[in-house]
Amino acid sequence: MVPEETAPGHTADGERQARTTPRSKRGIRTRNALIQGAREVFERDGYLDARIVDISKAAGAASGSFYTYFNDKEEIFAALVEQVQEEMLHPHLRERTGATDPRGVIEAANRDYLQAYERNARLMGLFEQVAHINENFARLRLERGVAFAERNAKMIRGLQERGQADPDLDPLVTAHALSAMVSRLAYMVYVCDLPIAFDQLVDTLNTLWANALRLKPSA
Amino acid sequence: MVPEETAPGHTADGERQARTTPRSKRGIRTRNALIQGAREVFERDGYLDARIVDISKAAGAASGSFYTYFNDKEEIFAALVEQVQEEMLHPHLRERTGATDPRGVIEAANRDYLQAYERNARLMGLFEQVAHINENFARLRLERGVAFAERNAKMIRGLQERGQADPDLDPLVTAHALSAMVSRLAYMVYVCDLPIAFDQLVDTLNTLWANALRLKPSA
Amino acid sequence: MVPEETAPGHTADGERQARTTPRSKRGIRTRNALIQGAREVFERDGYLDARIVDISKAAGAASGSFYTYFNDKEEIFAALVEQVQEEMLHPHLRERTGATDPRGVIEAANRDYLQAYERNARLMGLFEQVAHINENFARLRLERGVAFAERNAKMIRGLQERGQADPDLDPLVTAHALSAMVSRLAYMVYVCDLPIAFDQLVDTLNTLWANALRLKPSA
Amino acid sequence: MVPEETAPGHTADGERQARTTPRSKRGIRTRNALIQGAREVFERDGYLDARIVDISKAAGAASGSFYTYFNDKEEIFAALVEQVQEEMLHPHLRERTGATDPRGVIEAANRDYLQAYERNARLMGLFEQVAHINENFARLRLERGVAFAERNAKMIRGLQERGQADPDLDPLVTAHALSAMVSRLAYMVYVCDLPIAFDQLVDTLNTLWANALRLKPSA
DNA sequence: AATGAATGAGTCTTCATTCAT
DNA sequence: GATGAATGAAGACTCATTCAT
Repeated sequence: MVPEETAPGHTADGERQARTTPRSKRGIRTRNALIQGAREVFERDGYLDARIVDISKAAGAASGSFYTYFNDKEEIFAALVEQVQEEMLHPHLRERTGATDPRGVIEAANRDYLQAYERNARLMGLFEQVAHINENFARLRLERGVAFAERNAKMIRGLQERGQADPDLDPLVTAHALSAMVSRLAYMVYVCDLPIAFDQLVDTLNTLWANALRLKPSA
Repeated sequence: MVPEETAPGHTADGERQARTTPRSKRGIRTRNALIQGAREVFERDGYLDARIVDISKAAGAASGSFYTYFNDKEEIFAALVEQVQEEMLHPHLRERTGATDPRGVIEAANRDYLQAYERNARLMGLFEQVAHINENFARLRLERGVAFAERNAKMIRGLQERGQADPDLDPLVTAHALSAMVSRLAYMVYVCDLPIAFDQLVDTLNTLWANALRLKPSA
Repeated sequence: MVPEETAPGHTADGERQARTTPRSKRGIRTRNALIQGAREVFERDGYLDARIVDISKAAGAASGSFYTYFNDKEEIFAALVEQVQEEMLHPHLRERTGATDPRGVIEAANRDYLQAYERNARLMGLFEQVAHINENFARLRLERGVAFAERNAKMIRGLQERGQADPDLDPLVTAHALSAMVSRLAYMVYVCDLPIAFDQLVDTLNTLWANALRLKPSA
Repeated sequence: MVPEETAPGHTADGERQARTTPRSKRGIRTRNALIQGAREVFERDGYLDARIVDISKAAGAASGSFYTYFNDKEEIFAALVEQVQEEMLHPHLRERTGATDPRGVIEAANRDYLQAYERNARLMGLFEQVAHINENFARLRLERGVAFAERNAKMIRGLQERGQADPDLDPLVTAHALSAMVSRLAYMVYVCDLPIAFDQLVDTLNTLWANALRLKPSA
């Protein structure tokens, strides 16, 4: 119901020689420390200005140690993305709202998305930035967006078939459009500091979704 | 009716010593050649990989000549933006569609915007990229987006007052949201090559706008 | 009686092709303007940071015009030195004090020197600086110092022969030493801002000269 | 008893980020090699023409290694100064001459100073040059000169109180003047090659000091 | 003579990556 | 595995000097 066109997360394609996957406890500790360090430095300095030395320093490691686990900045960024992905996926518990009517599901999804976005604003901004800098992450983000939109398109098509949504709309384009609307506004508000209050944001977006699809009012 | 949250274009505040404004014909020619060269190189290599030497070379000038007119990459980029701005503004002819009803105006605006976006896709992608790399251009883009949204918000408020649009919507948030939707989709389609046909794109977006605002059908 | 080991003043030895000596009035005007400009810029920015463009600009001339009259910075500096030399030489009138006894002559000379130094402090500092940067001016300054010391040595020798000065002193070394003392202190006070009042400075230096030579008290 | 207005040596105030202080033996070796290299290159080419690459090369290091320890030429020069300072301070042995009468102390001090100056002539010339090029070192040198003069002024005042020196002299100005005389002459002889023999130089300067202060003859 | 734009050699400086300890 | 020093390729930028107009 909500875009996730932001975060890429698997290692890119034509890797060079893979770096060590740590076997020892110590190795695992160092690798994790590096990823945490990367997160701090990336959030503080942005992707471009993040220097390997700084990441290592933030991790309490020597700059040389970086290369024990990663080939370059891109690779540790991918690892960070992967980690964040897991963090954000585990609490799938959001499904608690037993909402069954479309409107309720959409509203809950939007709310959850915006909350998560606000909580991780710096990180989301970072992902956005990197997608504009690095081909691989751009591609990845697009793929995610497409997968996500296809899921939503299916839902929209279902609503249309049941006469619950405007039949004139192209489901896939609509799915892309509405996702884009939400994610983009989230970006403007939580990354660029466009001053819009949370509730106003959620309410307006919910109404816009409902209107746009011409959803029937909740029972 | 349509977002323009893309192109920044004035020189920032605390600049260093301004470079020469050409006094001779030759100077003007060179400066323009540099801007054209910058455009080529930026579009080809992206902002980050564009080297001053390459821009100069593309302009048929020595690398030192660059500094006769610009202090750095950021500054020539600003000049490029400014130039493009003017180019895109002159054809004010869009006003031709004597459309008077809101629906018609919106549809024309969206179509024009998407056409212009497609025509200048590389440039729009470039502007988008730079806004994610450079603070100044990010700020500028936001300001433009806000100004644009405020104009649209006024229009929406007007419609609401005349009972022609959903009174539950916050006009400003709505304006931001719908603009974001259009511009973001344009980006995905024309910069990221998301495969959506032009007409399908326009039609869907138009319907979404109309639905979202709950516009009364055209007379 | 006083050191002048500061200001060099004729064009250096192995010149390149000599630049035009202006024939037209206009040419003379431009050349002078350039020298004045050089003076301003040199005094403001120091020798090293003085750029040809700035000198030309300060002269109200185009940077290319510089090369009509001078080959480089060194050459215009030499011209400036020459000019200043003339300025400082013309008012030879200082000889007014009909002082005839050695003590009186020395005291007047010291006073005159320090006054002139104070008046032209920036320039003196500049000359000093350049002598440490440019071989030619270093040599020139040394030659001047030697010539000056030789004159003074002759005077000292005269005093010794007449039993009016300590016969144990080597006249030439003494001349150098006492000149160095005065010029160096002038430099420290008027260029480096060592806080010593003029009268105190003159009086002490005069006494030191007199003592050092063991001059007989004035009649 | 003798000026030391030459060598500056501490890092200035608002420095940029300090560079690494070597932790490993190898690091210490490299840093020292760089300082030695700097010394060679500075003495050979002068401060202005010394290029970072040359210094690094002279140290047997890559040009990038320079920046591991120093931010720029000024900073390595400061380090060099500091090092020389220490070298020149250790032989505190000068105190050996059990000279107790003022005349003897002064004579020994002058002799020591001139000897040290001769031994380190190139370096002294270098320091002199840099003080005329770089504000920080100029200031530093002045401060040293003042401190030194104040010590000497105290001595002179003591002599005056005991009736052993001319009471008409201002002690501080006198201290500055006599120091200036010695250091300046040393410069002229050992840096500018003014041909004066060592003994003649020492003897004359000693006599001049004694005369200038009107010291009573040694017992 | 004057103009001011064009040129490009010469340095500085950064930082990803390697490697000896 | 960890360390941190060494490396050097890459690019930015300056400014003296030339030259077409």
